[in-house]
Amino acid sequence: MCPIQIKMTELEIYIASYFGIINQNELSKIASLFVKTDLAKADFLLQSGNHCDVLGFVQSGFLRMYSETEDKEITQWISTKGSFVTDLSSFIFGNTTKWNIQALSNSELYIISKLDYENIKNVAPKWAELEKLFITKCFTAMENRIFSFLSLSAEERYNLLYEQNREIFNQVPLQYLASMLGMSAETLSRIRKK
Amino acid sequence: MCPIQIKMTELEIYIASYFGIINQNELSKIASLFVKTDLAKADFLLQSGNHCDVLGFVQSGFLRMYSETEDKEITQWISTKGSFVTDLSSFIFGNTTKWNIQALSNSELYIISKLDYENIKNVAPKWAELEKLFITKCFTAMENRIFSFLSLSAEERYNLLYEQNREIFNQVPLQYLASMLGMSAETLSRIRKK
DNA sequence: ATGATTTCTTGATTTTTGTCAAGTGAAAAA
DNA sequence: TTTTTCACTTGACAAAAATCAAGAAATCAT
Repeated sequence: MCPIQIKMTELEIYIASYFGIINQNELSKIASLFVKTDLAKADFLLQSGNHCDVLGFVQSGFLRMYSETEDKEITQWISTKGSFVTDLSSFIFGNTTKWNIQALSNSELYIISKLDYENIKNVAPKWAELEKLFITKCFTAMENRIFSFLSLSAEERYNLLYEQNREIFNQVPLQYLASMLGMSAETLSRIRKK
Repeated sequence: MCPIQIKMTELEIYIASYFGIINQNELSKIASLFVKTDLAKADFLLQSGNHCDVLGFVQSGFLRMYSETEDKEITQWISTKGSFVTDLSSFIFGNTTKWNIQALSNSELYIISKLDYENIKNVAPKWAELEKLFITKCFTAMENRIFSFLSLSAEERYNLLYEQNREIFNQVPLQYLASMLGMSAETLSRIRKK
């Protein structure tokens, strides 16, 4: 039991858990660079063709990252409470994006502009190292996801996502989850029936 | 036309192209931390259950990164001349790996130990930033690969890989390419016949 | 509440891909 | 060279998943 109670905002808690140990002072400074932003259902955080100049943290709600191809719309990911959301490539390299990021429900975000983001390293000396670990985690998540496409059937991928991310199955249209899993909406519906 | 001829080793050229602009002095120092290593066909750079404590640069040859599951062997990637090879997650976080990295042919590598790697930031002040860009590029490559699984048929994925990586189709057993593309060897054979 | 829209399910069918098995050809080892 | 192993192809069939179409259920807007 810790005799000194340290009060952290949810954002601070998540930054700490994502990026590893940071002292409370730096943590507060970093968190203060984020700005509370509300998105209404169907609002866009990012639209294709633009540059992604924000990093968002999801306090509540669901956001869908998707891209439109000639014949269909591809959902890459659904971001949920407690996760960061951005187009990392566009955010870091400043290139235009093919992704749209749209709120599926009214959502509360904390966002930081690219400009303020680049200031973090000035308030937290260890930032460069933590950032590297963070991006490496993102890489590993992608690598594992590729492994799931190489090694698992549609049904097994469904089960894995369901284990890891149960909350989205109630609150997100299944057609989007199907796309994200690389299967048709009908196939997902049939798998789910079991 | 540049009047002063700067002689760079192939390794230096690739480091520069991967990591961006570095001055020649730093570049030489970084390159000198790599050690030339020859692998015979079937030698392992990494075996599952171990920690990946090296980053390799492929000067020549082919290396296969794969993992064994209960029922089958999954090839994640084939590394070719001019690319880096490691298990990034294990290399950065020090966790044990599920991957094997094995030479498919006699191969020449330049490798750097984790210890020496961590020294790079001392010889090149800008390293932290370059490393971040490098890892972000790796992330983006994975993200694009996921997109290919979500949006393309087996035949389209084959065509894409063939465009981007033609040399491996002559020199690597097709069964491995099939696995890497998420299809059976027979399906790849049939697609290729066309 | 009512109607309109969106989402989901289900069945019938087609397409794609996987599996199994046999056979051919090429490469490596003896 | 001969043998053995490995890689690749091919056909027949099975399984998985996609597509199309219709209808049911849920949600949204008025």
